Amino acid sequence: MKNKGGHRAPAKMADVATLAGVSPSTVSRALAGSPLVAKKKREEILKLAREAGYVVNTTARNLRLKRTETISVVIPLAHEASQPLTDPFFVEMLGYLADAITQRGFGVLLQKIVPPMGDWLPRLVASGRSDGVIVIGQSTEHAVLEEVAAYYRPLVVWGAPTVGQNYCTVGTDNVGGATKAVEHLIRLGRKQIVFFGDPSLPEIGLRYEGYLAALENASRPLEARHIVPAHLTAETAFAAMSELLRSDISFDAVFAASDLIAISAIQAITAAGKSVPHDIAVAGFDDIALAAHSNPALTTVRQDLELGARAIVERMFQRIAGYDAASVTLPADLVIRDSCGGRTRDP
Amino acid sequence: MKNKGGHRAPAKMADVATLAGVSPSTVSRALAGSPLVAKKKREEILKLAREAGYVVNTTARNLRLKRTETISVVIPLAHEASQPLTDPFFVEMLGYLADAITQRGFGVLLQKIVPPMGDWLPRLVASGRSDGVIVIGQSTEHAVLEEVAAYYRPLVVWGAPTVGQNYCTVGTDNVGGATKAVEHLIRLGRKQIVFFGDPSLPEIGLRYEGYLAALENASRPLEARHIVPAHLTAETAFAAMSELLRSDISFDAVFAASDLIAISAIQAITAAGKSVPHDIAVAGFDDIALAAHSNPALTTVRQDLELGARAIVERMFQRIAGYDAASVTLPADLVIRDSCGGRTRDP
DNA sequence: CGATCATCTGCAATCGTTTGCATTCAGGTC
DNA sequence: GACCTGAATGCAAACGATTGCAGATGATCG
Repeated sequence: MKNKGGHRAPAKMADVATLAGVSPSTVSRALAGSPLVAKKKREEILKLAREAGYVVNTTARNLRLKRTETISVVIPLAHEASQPLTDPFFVEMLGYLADAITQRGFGVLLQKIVPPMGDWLPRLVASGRSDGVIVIGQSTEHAVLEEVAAYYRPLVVWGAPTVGQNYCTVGTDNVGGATKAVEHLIRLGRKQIVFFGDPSLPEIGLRYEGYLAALENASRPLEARHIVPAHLTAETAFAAMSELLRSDISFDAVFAASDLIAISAIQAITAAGKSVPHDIAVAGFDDIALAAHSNPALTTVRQDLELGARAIVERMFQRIAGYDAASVTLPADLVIRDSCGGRTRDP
Repeated sequence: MKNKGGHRAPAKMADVATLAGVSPSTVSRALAGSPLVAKKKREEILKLAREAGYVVNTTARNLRLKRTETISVVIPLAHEASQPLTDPFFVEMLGYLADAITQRGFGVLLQKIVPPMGDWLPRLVASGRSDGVIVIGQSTEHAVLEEVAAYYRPLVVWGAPTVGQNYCTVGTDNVGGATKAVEHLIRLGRKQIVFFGDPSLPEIGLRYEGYLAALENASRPLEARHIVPAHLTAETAFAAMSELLRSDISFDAVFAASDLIAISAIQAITAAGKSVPHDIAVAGFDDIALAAHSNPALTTVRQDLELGARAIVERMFQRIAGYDAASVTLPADLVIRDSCGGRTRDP
């Protein structure tokens, strides 16, 4: 049943102008609070506009002003194309970003993409839909980011700084955080610690570095070993860990590159009839909301996403204003819960 | 350090036109794939445009076409103004919505607001920033929604249908779901079941109805009782449950109006030295991701958010196309885990 | 060869604002 | 009364695309 009626066209500025018996210019100035229009007349116009339910058309205004008061937030989905946006890390980060951005009166335009991006980022930038682009996680797209950053300044990326990189990143101290977690495992007497994650992704690579550093610094250096679940999804992680358990490789601890896969690892270990932390200790990275509620509660490295989001948005607005804003690395703290056993406080 | 340089202005259509030695009209038509421009010329223009990195300016195009290919998703925060967007329910729903919307090539404009909305919704509608508005949860804003829906059709709300309501809602069968959960508790032998939530919110009200119905239908009718945590936040729920435990009211089960407050209730009960489900059984509503991982795992009523999101978006696009789309209520299923004890299958 | 037609192309108006510049008008000064 | 000043207003040109209409071009046919 078609029903085109009932769509009442919103009032435009010219309507208000007619109503007030002035020109659109004057209405525009009155609305903007310009001192050029007499106080009495301004108030009259404002009243009329309010009564008419007039709201300026954002699209027209944006076109004229060449800005949008909108920030794009891009989430590259490392998962399958059809996979919904469920990764708790992204989703928590998104929440904090939305907060910080809307606080400044800007809108948030959500963009989900599945790598390889191809020319997607350049297109987004050129489309003029937003005044700036925030990318959550550099994924495998370092080259594209670098290329676009060369001419487009309002680009801020959550992730790891790499050598000779020119785009602005905000991220956690991945190597320091990982070192803390692995040192914690060593202190608890674990000898065969597996790194669980794909070090070819920039952030994970740094966590792997921290892992190696902790092993080397141990009073008696330990052997390193890592396994690579295909993607950072719960399913692939479960499968990879199950396979590891079936193999003849022996280990008494797992340092997982993210909480999501840490929790999957715990489930796989439990499903295989072993106990966490008694048989195998598991530590994660991120401290997503789930971590505190998993069973056993996950010992993990905390990334302060609220702080991170604020840092990102701060830099974004600096760059929009035309100033430079350098990359920054935020501290990472170990949060000790139950999944590694022996609750001792980390200094 | 100011740094205005480096912002290269994106190519506009006129540039491409000059490059190709034709008029902007022709470029526009070529890009749109109009049969009016000769095939050979079209391909030539497309090639030139690609080389020049040209992307049509969305703002200008939107102004001309009077549409935005963008949907606003509004999240009314019942919480404090400063509270970040953390509620897992919203966030999961948002993910699915973003999926369904981007799949249709539209953008998602995220809007967080804190009630009372005042004229916020009319303003959003009149601002022309989006072609439609999705509101997640009617919160306390029934009147505003009704008013706006009277003249603005592309408005779809996640929530409960109320009598004489004219706006389009998509929601779960709240009363049926609640009945199932409470019947489950009764079947397990619980006698004093507390309803935990604020029935003055439309959706919660229906869950309360379902709760009452189950009590009345019991072979020996049970006494009803509900408590109202100020808001649906984890903190207030924890406080409210702690207070209830300190009071002289005795109870052996809790039916919580959402998983979030159910989990807080469990924590409060555990903190008070009682055991779930042994001393007190707890059932929730929503089946957020956390529910499966809480300790003990939460028995809850599942809302299929993916299905819900798809239903919302479907209706949205129907309404944008000028057709009517009626409200719908989706089925709710009980998911039995550990927080109520006695794992028996629900029919 | 001129008329007719199909096919392609460009002109110019339009979407709803903002703003530089010109204009108007009131009031004051000599 | 002519002149100037300053404040308040309106005109018209942008912003960058789309599209109805008219015009140009070349082919076809009588």
